[in-house]
Amino acid sequence: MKDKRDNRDFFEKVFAVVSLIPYGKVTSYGAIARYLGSGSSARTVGWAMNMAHSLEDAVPAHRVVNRNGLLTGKHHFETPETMEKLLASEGVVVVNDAIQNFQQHYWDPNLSLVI
DNA sequence: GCGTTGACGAGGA
DNA sequence: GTCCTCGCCAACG
Repeated sequence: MKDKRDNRDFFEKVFAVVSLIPYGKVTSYGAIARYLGSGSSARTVGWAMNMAHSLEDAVPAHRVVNRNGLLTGKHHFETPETMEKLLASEGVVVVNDAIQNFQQHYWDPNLSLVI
């Protein structure tokens, strides 16, 4: 059913899911990977975000953090404070690069979306 | 074509 | 609870 192009689908899906993250919500790389059916390929999700810089699509990567709620990828933004600033703008409290009440802002595509 | 790296996660000790 | 190891997929040298 699916050809080798399936691999590329993974990338496109990542951007799609990230773009679907509601305002003021965050999710984890693993959650996205799991939603795509890869589960353990969380690293590839991060890699996709890296490629997102090359794309002109507005990918709210600042809403994607690791499972610890740490802004691990903030350094990949224009400035390290961009990510924190954007999250703060959306009502997400970030202290020491860590999201406070992470679970409260956590948004799981598997629970909110339907495949 | 091979080896290493990378914005991660889960499991085992 | 922490620390270490493996897996996963794509890009880069």
